[in-house]
Amino acid sequence: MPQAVSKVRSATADEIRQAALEQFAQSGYEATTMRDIAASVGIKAASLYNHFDSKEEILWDLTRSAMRDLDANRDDALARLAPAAVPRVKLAAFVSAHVDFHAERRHQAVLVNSQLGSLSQAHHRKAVALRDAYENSLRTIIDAGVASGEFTVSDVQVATLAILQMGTGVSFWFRPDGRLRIDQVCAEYVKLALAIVRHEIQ
Amino acid sequence: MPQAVSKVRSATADEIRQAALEQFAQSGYEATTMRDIAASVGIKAASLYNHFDSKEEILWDLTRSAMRDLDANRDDALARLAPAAVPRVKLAAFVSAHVDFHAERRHQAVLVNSQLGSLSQAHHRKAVALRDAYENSLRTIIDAGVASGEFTVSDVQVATLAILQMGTGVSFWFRPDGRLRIDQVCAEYVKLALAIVRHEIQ
DNA sequence: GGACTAGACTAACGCCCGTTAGTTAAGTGT
DNA sequence: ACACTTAACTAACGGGCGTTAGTCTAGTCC
Repeated sequence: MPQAVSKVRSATADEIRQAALEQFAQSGYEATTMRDIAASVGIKAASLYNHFDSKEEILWDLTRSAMRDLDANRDDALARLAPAAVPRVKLAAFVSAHVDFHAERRHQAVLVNSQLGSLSQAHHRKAVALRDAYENSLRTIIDAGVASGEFTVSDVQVATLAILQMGTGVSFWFRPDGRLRIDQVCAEYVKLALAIVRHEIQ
Repeated sequence: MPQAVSKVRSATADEIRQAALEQFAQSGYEATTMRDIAASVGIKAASLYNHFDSKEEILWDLTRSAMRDLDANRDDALARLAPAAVPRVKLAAFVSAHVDFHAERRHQAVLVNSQLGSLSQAHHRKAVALRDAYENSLRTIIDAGVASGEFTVSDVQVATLAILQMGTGVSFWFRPDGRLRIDQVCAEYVKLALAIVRHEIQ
C-alpha cells in the first residue's frame, strides 16, 4: 500500500506562519497578540507553544524566510542572464526582481521593511547584515557599470539607496486589482532605475 | 515693572511632545509606554494627563504637526521661486525641500511614514488625506512639465511615487555626521528626480 | 491674606499581555 | 493491545498597560 505523503513540516505551523505574517505586516508586531494569531488559526494561544518557543521566534522565522526569499528571487533573476551580461542588463534584472517581490509578496516585504526593530538584538544584527548584503549586491552592479563607463552616476551610494527605496515603496501602494499589472510596474521601475544611472552630471 | 514672558503654551507639554516624538519614532507607538514618556520628562505617568487626554492624542498632535511642517516646508521652498517658474525649477525646489525635511527632521519624518496605522480611525483618515494632498502637489508639478513638453515620463503616477519614496528613504539612513552634508544629499536627489522625469521612453 | 488654579503626586483599577503547568484525547508503531 | 508521541485543551501566574480618583503644594490674583 502506497505510503501517504508524510508531512515534512507541520501544516499547523505553516498556518501559524501565514496568520502571523499577515497580522505583523498589517498591524505591526507589538499590536498583534498571541491570542490574535491563535484565533486566526482556530486554536488557543497556549497551543502556539507546541510549534514555536516564543512570539519573537515567530517573527524571526518569518523575517529570515522573507529575506532568504528576497535573495533567492534576485539570484534566480540574475542566473537567467548570460554569464557575461552587461551591467545595464543586470541592473534591469535586479530592479525587476526587486519590484516584483515587493508587489507580489507585500506582506513579507512590509515585514522586512518595518518590523526589524522588534527583533531581539541578536536577530536584529543578523537581519541588518542580510539587508546590507542585499544592498551591496546592487551597489556592485552599479559600480561595474560606472567602471565600464556604461553608467554615469555622481554618487553610487545615493543611487543605490534611491533605487532600492523607490522599489521598496511599491509594497505600500501596489494592489493586484489596480490600474497597472505587476509586469507593467516592474517595467516602469526598470526605466526609472536606468534613467538614474545614466543621467548626465550637471 | 516689565511683564515676564508669559507661557503661551506649557513648557512641560512641549517636553512631553519632544520625548514622545523621539520614542514613537525610535521604538514605535505600541512599544512606547506612557511611563516611558513620563520618565524622560522627569514626571509620573499620571501627570501626563494634565496635558493630554490620552496616548493617542499625543500621537495625533505629533502627526498633525509633522504633516503641517512638511507642507509649510514645501510651501516656503516654492514661494521663494519666481511666480512663473518653469516645472523643472519647481520640481527641484520640491525635491530639495522634501529631502531636506526627511534628513533634518528625521523623527517627524519617521513618525509620518511608519506610525499612521496606530492612529484612531478618524485621525487616520485625516492623515491619509493630508498625505494624498502632499502627493498631489508633486504630481501637479510633474503634470505641468509633461504638458509643456519639458518632461518625458511614461507614467506620471509611478514617477510621482518613486520620487517621493526615494526621498522619504533618506530619513532612515541619513546621519548628521555622515559622509555627505544635508545640502549635498539634497542636490543628489534633485539630480535623480530630474533624471527620472527627463528620461527617454524606451 | 484668602480664594483659586495648575500641575505635580500616590494609589489603584480593570484589563490584557506572553508564557507555563498540567491534563486529555487522538493517532502511530510494534 | 499497549506504550509512546503529538498537539490540542483549561487554568492560571506575574506583570505591565492606559487610565482614573483623590490629594497636596506652590504660585497667582483681587
